[in-house]
Amino acid sequence: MSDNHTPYSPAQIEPKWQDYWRVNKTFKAIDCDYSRPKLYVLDMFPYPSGDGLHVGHPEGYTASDIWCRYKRMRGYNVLHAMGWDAFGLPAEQYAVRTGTHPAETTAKNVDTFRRQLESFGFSFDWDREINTTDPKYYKWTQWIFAKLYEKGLAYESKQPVNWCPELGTVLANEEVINGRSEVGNYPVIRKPMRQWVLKITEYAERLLAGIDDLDWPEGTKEMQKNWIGKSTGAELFFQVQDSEEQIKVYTTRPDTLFGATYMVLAPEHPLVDKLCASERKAAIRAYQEAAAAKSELDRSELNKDKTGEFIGAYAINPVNSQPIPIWISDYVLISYGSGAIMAVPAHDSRDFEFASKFGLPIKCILRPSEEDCQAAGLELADVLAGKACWEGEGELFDSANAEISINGLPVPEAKKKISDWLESKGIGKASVNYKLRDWLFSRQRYWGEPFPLVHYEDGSVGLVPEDELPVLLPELEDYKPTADGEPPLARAKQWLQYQHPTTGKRGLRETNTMPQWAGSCWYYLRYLDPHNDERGWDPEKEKYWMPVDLYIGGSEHAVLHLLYSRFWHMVLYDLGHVSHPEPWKRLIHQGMILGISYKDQRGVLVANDMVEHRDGKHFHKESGEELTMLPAKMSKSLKNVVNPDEIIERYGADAFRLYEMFMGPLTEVKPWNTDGVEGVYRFLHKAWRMIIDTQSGELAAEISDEAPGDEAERLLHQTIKKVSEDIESLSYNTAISQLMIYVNETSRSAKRNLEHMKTFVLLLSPLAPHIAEELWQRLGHKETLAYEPWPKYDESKLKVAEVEILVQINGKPRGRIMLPMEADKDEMISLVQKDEQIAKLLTGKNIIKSVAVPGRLVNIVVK
RNA sequence: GCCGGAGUGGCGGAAUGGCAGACGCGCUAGACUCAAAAUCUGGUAUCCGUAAGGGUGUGCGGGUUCGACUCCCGCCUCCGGUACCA
Repeated sequence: MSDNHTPYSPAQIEPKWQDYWRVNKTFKAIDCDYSRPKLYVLDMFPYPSGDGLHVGHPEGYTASDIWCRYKRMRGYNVLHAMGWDAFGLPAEQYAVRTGTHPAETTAKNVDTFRRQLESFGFSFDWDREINTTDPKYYKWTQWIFAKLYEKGLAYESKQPVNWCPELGTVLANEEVINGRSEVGNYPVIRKPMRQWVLKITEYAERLLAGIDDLDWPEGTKEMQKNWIGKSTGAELFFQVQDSEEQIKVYTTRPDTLFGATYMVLAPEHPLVDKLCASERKAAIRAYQEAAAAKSELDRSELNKDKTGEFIGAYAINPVNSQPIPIWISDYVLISYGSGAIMAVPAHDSRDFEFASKFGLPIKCILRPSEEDCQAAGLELADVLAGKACWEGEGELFDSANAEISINGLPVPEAKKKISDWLESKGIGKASVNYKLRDWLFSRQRYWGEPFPLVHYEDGSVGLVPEDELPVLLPELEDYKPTADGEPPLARAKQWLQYQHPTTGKRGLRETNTMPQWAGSCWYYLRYLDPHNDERGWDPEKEKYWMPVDLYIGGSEHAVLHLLYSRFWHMVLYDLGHVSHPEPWKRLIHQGMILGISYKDQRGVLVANDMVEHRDGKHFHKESGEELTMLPAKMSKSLKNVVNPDEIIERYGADAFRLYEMFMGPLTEVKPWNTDGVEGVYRFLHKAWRMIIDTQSGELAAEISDEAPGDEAERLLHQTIKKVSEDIESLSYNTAISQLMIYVNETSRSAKRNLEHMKTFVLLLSPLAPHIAEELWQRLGHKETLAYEPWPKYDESKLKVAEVEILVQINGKPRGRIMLPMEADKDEMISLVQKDEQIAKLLTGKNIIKSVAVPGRLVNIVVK
């Protein structure tokens, strides 16, 4: 037989089974099959970069694949598909440099990714493959945008935005890190530009409330909560002295109102010009201009040293009618709250810093307890004298006027009482604020979804009619922004011109494009019905498959993608297009896979090609200095990137999958070590030899129908139990370890039961599907094992008559004796005390207490 | 600073109140071989001891418990996120 490769040969059997699965559409998900429970397992789809897959991608994909294969054998109708998040900057930058159309680059990269993913044997339903850059896909991205627009959730705004000159585009706040672009690490400046913005803040409360019910990692839920950043407090009004104007402030500490000694407005606050005294105008103008010109980078660098200017006006503190000076400073942000604060330097560290620098009064009105003070390393006297800032709990004092007193109250009660009073006086009320800002949704790029919008000559803006979707990207010669800073689409002179089909109104198309997040916001819905040209997805299919039962992907998307997508989904839910308010029931993050790296004595990382290995030690090739090994993020510069293609070529996909799962718990960070692949590779060889005689290619001579012994039965049923439980809890590392134990034990035995071998192959199959299919076939089956029922274990087969019990005296192990399995606690204790060895150790001692744990141990406490 | 996660042999890790180090890598001794590879068998935390055996040991310091890697309190270190949000 030509394909009867006698030794284990992944290079032969893996392509064979990948072909089989493809040709037979083994993993086709059946829509609306109500005879079986459904299971929707989703992976975060990749951006198909020119570098191809790295070892991090297949980690999550392997984990979800094992889960899918296991669940199919458990009778589930599984939806598992793959696609491409293919709009993005690299293809566009490549286009700017070379003139190659991004679609061309993208298609090439997608082919590489598809080939690589297929080589892992993932059980995707490839008929559902999607691509966000396909007009048939982005037609519906545009459609969803239209729904948001119609619902009043999209608006234009001319605001200072994060402009990155190097990238030629604006970035969302989330894409700017310490004043530099997340992509490429280029400087970012603030520049006023016309933008499209989505009103995600309108959904802040519901997005926050929804988090509690999600089965997500606690840390991720916490991050989303912090990002939304809800705070409760009060807004109140300060009358400006000798003026009609009032200043609205937001505070979470209305209880400290009696300690407010000055006010600060953001430099951009609209009242600054109006209130500014004429002799202060020049200084204020200069400060405003400096603040406006500051890049994000400068602002964050200047964090430590506060700056500001007095505007020459005073406000009246409503509780004590004291005039307090009004300042401006960029430590107050125009975009949060009302852009103005009351400053309580005695009880807010930022205000304290500012007041100390500018010599403003610091008035303590809150007495902490001695203990709290000590715990914080402060002197109570300093706090009371305004020489130290106290932000914690305590008891209010000097906080009363003719109408109200909160003296003697602890902070929570004081907050409540003063808020009620402010409200009754009509000068304030309880209020809620969020850190979450509206979502800057446009980019000045070519390679993104065009907006289905037109700016008409009469100044109005409108959607194009739905039957004109998709609005296709025009062909361009040059992908750079225009000289006057317009996006690349402004170069498409013909495309730009628009005339409305019914009204005949003329206008110009929107030239911004959508950010990369747009396509990934709803891709899980398109998998449900990927070829539907009439609608984005069929409602019955949506009802059948949604919500996603398990979503696996990296924690780097904990806030952005996962929050934006929840927002869209909630809007679609409100509009009746989806049946659940939340898209993903359960979420898991795979841990990052690190590379091996080396550092010198100063801790500087050394690129791997500069390292020489001698006698198990590592030395710098040039300096000869001894280096220490450590795990570090894989990067081109450190030359420690592992290419999965090479691993598969050497060891096969099954070994690769097994190794990544065997490294440790799925969610932990783990260092890659190619030597470790040897171990699982040997295991696969050994499993092969357990079943196949490598001389003849027939089944191993040890295999027969003869009834298995009790030991063999127990081992098999233990293995079924352990592997089932571990796969169920995604603890693949320990499931593999149990399969290794099974093979080690069974290979030693001269008798192997045929049914046992079949069961073993089924247990192995989700983890290492190619070798399992091959062995299954050689064990006499014609069909794939993908839908074979998952093996069941028999509790009675696990029982043993006698079990070794540990005997402890005062908690120290002192002996082991065999006892009947079913002995109860009292029997165990008496049997143990009768044991000769133990009795000897107990002579002359007083037994105070004995503890027995059936099947485990007996502990005797003596004096 | 704040929030989250993690610290166990030479290395990856296992054990979530009951024999710490399963399983794997590496190392090591032996078998097979002319030899090597592959394979198989044994050993491999540490200290004392020839051995039998005993002591110590899960980042550090306390505590709860018959019993703690596991639970509680207080620290330290590393990793990830976030940062003037009033």
